[in-house]
Formats: sequence, structure tokens, C-alpha cells
Amino acid sequence: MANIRKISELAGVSVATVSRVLNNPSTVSEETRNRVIQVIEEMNYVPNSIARSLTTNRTSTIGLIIPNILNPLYPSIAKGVEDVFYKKGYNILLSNTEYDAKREKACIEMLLSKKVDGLIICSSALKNTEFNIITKQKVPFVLLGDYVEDSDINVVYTDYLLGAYMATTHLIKAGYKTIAHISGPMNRRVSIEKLEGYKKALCESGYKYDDEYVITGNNQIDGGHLALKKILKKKGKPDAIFVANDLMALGAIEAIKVAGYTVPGDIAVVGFDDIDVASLVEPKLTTITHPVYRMGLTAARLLLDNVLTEEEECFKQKIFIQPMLKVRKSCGYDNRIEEIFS
Amino acid sequence: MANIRKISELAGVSVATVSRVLNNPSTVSEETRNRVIQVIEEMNYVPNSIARSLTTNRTSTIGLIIPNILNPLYPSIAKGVEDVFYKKGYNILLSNTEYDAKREKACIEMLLSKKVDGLIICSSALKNTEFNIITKQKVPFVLLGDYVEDSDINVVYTDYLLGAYMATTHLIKAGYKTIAHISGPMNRRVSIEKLEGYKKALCESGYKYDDEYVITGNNQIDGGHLALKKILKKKGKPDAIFVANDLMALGAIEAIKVAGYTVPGDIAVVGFDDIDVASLVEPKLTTITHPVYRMGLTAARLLLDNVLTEEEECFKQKIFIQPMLKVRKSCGYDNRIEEIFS
DNA sequence: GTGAAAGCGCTAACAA
DNA sequence: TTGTTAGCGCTTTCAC
Repeated sequence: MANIRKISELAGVSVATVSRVLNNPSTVSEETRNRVIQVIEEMNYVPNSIARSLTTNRTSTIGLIIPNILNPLYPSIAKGVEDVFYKKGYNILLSNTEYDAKREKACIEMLLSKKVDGLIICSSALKNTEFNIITKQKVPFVLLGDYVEDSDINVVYTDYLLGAYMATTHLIKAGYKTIAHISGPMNRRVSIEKLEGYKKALCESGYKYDDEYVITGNNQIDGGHLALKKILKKKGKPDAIFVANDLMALGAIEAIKVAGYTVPGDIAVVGFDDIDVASLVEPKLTTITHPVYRMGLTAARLLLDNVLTEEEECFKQKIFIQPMLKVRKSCGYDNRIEEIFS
Repeated sequence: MANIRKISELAGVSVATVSRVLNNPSTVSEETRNRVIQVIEEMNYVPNSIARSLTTNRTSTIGLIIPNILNPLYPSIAKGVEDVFYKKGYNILLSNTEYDAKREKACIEMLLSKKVDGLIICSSALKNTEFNIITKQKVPFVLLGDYVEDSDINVVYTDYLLGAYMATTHLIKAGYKTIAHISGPMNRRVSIEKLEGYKKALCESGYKYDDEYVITGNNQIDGGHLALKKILKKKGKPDAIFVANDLMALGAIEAIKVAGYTVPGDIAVVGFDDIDVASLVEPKLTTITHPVYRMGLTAARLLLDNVLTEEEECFKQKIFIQPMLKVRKSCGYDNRIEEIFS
């Protein structure tokens, strides 16, 4: 492979001049520049980014850490992130963590050792102290869908508690009496907040909270399926369920059908995320919607600002996004309203 | 940030010894080794991968090039690839190309300049000559879902022509007379082969091929929607449609409903890919299934062999995968059979 | 078992 | 405008 010295020799100039043509073309006379460019093209020369990174201390690479690319939420986020960074000449180094805190830590360590210019971390289980490892290396990062009190950390956050509250309240208003909850992995702040929102809604309406009606799932389809079966076994049929994400909601609906019940007739379901599929399944899923692709964009832009800033210290932001309730069929709201008013 | 020299000074040894502890612990006496390890841990030292890469000429990074992460096909593939490579200590550098040949070329160039150890390229529009750029740099790569005659190229390939043939033949056997086709972008070999399979099936059954019944879409939901509207406008209602991928099939079904027709009653639909959603929508989508996650795994393993091989030349493989027809509701086969036999 | 030193390919400060 | 040269942080010969 050709390197910069070879090019410089062929063009009859110094390596510095070749480097200038590459990085500051205007500082080289037109004549020399053209000669160098010609050699570069003839030789199909492409500079070695690794060597460049070693001197510049920049890699034009961003690390993206997500729990599981198979959850349609994350491709949307990844697309948002990539759409921003591709334009600026950055690549994305992707890692799945499978909701495993150990693996999360290992990924971050790998990405840091590869000297990414920035990091976007989705739904992490890391402690505040662990973010210090990143901060200490002066690598800017953004937490996406996760929240940390520390004011020195960038956050793009949906108000999950509110979303869960809205979902549960909606079920209460529709007249359901026994409302179960399938939660996500409990080492995630996101899951805890959704549970809190669920509790808050119950409490405000004078419903009794019963933790036997709360089952934890793995955020995937099969987890929802399993969780629903557990609920049926343990407590019998609830009227309604608020499920912490759409994927599990789909699994739960499947399990409800398998058990011989109908949705929403026997059990109403509300999910969370509003993934594309939600409006395609039967019955169409009532869910909490938040602008996932846009959150990816937002996090990326926020990070980009921090990456490009020369100053050591730059302003950190916490961006909150308000979720919305999307009423479709699976919550049986329409039917209920008729019942209530007839 | 601590570097290897600092560690060596603190441990009272040379940098070479620290490097040995890191890479060949057994060549260092236990006493020295422990002392070095202790310093490393105290300082939270993590070696700089960039510097390491510059000397070793290996980055432990694999480039993955896909058209669009929002098509659920590709997260599955990405998961397969990552599952293999994560275990071996590699990271994945991900690029979306948006089915754009220019962007594909640019991505490959970027990834090569970042010195990835290997490359997995999905559904490319590159010419044979362009693969030589990669070969010349001695970077092993695998084509996934694409095919090139050159015997010196690794390929993991579904027999798309056969799949399309199966889909179309199925519609013919079900008794449909006017069968349209929504194809993918025609700069993709995959799309061309599917069209060929469609033609072959028509031809063998004595149907006349009419290219006015073939509309090209963008492989996304909206593309299917649009394509269907075009067909209706141009040629009126066909009996059935074979759609080149499931995403477009979903869009087409939507458009059919909007136009006031039913699926499969008025227009039968068969897709291609068998993405998860296919079995969740209403009507459930009849489609051609191929083991996407497994293809990702397979491509990754194949690449891994090539990456790990010290020898310049290693055996290249072409792995063919046979697709299968998955009959669900959208093709109306059941109804037809009843009609035919009653 | 350990250390000294060359060098990976590039950038950037300084000199000319 | 151009060239010389010192690193960037590591691995890897080659001595000892």
C-alpha cells in the first residue's frame, strides 16, 4: 500500500506538502497541488486514518451503545444518529449490550480504547460513578432514554413516568378495574420510572397497587408472552394490562389469544414506544408514542456540538420530550365509551 | 491520560515489559508481571488501540455495509454479524448506503481508510472492478445477498430467482390470471433476479409477460404504496401481485385497502423476506422466507476465517441458501382451493 | 527475563 | 510556499 512518503517521492515534494494538499490545499501553490493530486489519483492513494488519528487525537468515529438492535426502537435511533454524523464525515461504531450491565461496561471500555470522538449511550444500567470513567477521558457523551441527576451530563429523555401514567390513567378512565403491568428489566431506570407512573395513576384513582400484578419481562416479544402467562397463572385474568414496551405487548397479545381470550374484549392492552408494527397488527395497538428517530437526531446534534467544541468545558443540556397517548383498538376504549354512555 | 511509558516508569520497568504483560504475559516473570498489573489497575490504564493498530496493522474492527437499517432485514443481519464478532473481540463499524451506489463506494473507501480487518457488504451495486479496490488492499470481505461471478469473492446468497419463481408460481397455481410485480431498485442484482424469477414463472405457465405490470419501488413501505397506486392507474386492478420485499408488500396492502379493495379477495399479495411483522399484520402476509439472522452469522464466520488466516490466499466460498414459500392469508390460497374444488 | 531503539504513517511546529 | 523533523503510543526485533 502506498503511503504518504511514496506519494511525496513520486511527486517530488516533501511529505509535509502532501499532507498540506490533503488537509489545507489552499496553502499549497496551484502547480504543486495539481502535481500531488495527480499522483494521489494515479496511485489510488487513500490516507491511513489510523496514523492520522494517532497524531490528531481524533478518529471521526462515534460509538453508539444500544441494548438490542432487534428492538425496532433502536434502528430508528441509529438512523437518526447516522443521518447527522454521516454528513459530517463520521462513522458509527455500534454495540449491542443485551441489557447486560457488565457488557455495557466492557463496550464502553472498548470504544474508549478505540478513541471514539463521542459516545451515545441508550438505556444504560451504569452508575453515576461509572460515567466518570468517560468524563475523565474527556470524551463527550449523551445519554439517550436514560437520566442521571448529575448536571454535567447530556441527556435526551422521554418523560417515561408521565407516559406510563397516561397509559394507565387511560385504562382506568375506560373503566377497567384490574390493571396489570408487564415491566422491563428492573436494572433500567426507564423500567422503574414506568412502574412509578403506573403506580401513581392507580394511586390517584384510588386503585389498590398489588405487586403480584407486576411481572418483569425482557423487553422482547417472548418476554411479553411469558409474562402474560405468568400473570394468568398467578392471579387469573386481569381486565387490562399496561405493557412497558410494544414488543412485549405484541407477545402478550399473542399469549392472550393463545389462552382463548380476546383483545380488547377480555383483556385490554396498552403498550409503549409506538414502533411501526404497532399500527399494523390486529388489533392495532394503543400505545405511548415518542419521536424516536428525532431523539436519535437530537442526541447526535447535541453530541456533535460537544465534539466540535474546542473548549474543554461546554454547556451540557438535558432535553426532555413529552410522550403522547395514541389510542387505537387494543385498549377497547371505543367499546367502553359506548358501554359507559349506553 | 496514562500511556504505556507512564506505566513503565511507575512500575520501574521498560515499556517493552509493560507491552509484554499486555500481550504475552507468560514471557514475563511472575514478580514483574504482578507489579505491572498492579500499576495498570491503579491507574485504570487501558492501552490506546489506535497506536496498537498502527504497529500491528490490525484494528479488531469489521465494516458492515447495509442499504438501510430501517428495513428489519438488516438489524437481523447485523445481529448475526455482531454475535459472531463480539465474542472474538471485534467491533462493528456500521454504514447505511440508502441503496445509493456512490455512497456505497464512499463508505467502502472510508472503512478501508480506517483499516477495518474485514468487510461485509449487503446488496451492493458495485461492479466487479470496484471490488478490486478492496482486494488490492488485501482486506477480506464477504458479499451478503449479492452475487458476483468472480470466483475469488466470498458470497452468502439466497437464490432470489428461485424464490421469486416460487412466489409467482404459487399465485399462478391459485388461479390468478393477471399478476403484477413490484420490484426493488433496478441497480441491484437482487432486484433483477427477482424479476427474472417472476418472468420465468409466467413464461413457463404460458402467461404473457407485460412490463407495464412491473413497477419499481424503493424497497420501503411508502414505495410499495406508491407503486400500487401507479399500477391501478396505469393498468387497472390486477388479480394478484408479487412484491419484491415485505416492506413494500405492507405498503401495497395499505394502498389496496385505501383504494377500496380487499386482500386477498380483490388482489392477492405475496411478499419476500418474511420479516417478523409479516405474521402479525392483517391479513398475514404470504411470503418467501430465508434465514436472515443465520445468513448474518454465516457471513461473519466466513469472514472471520479469512480475517484470522495468516496466509495471503485462502479459500473463497460461495454459500447458497434455498428460500422457502410461507403460505399465509394474503395470497388467498385457501379460498382459491375451495373455489377450484367446489 | 528484560531493555533499548526502530518504526508504523501521519500531522504540525518551526525553519528556511 | 515548501522542507525538516519531532513526536503520537504502541509493538517488536535485537541485544544483553
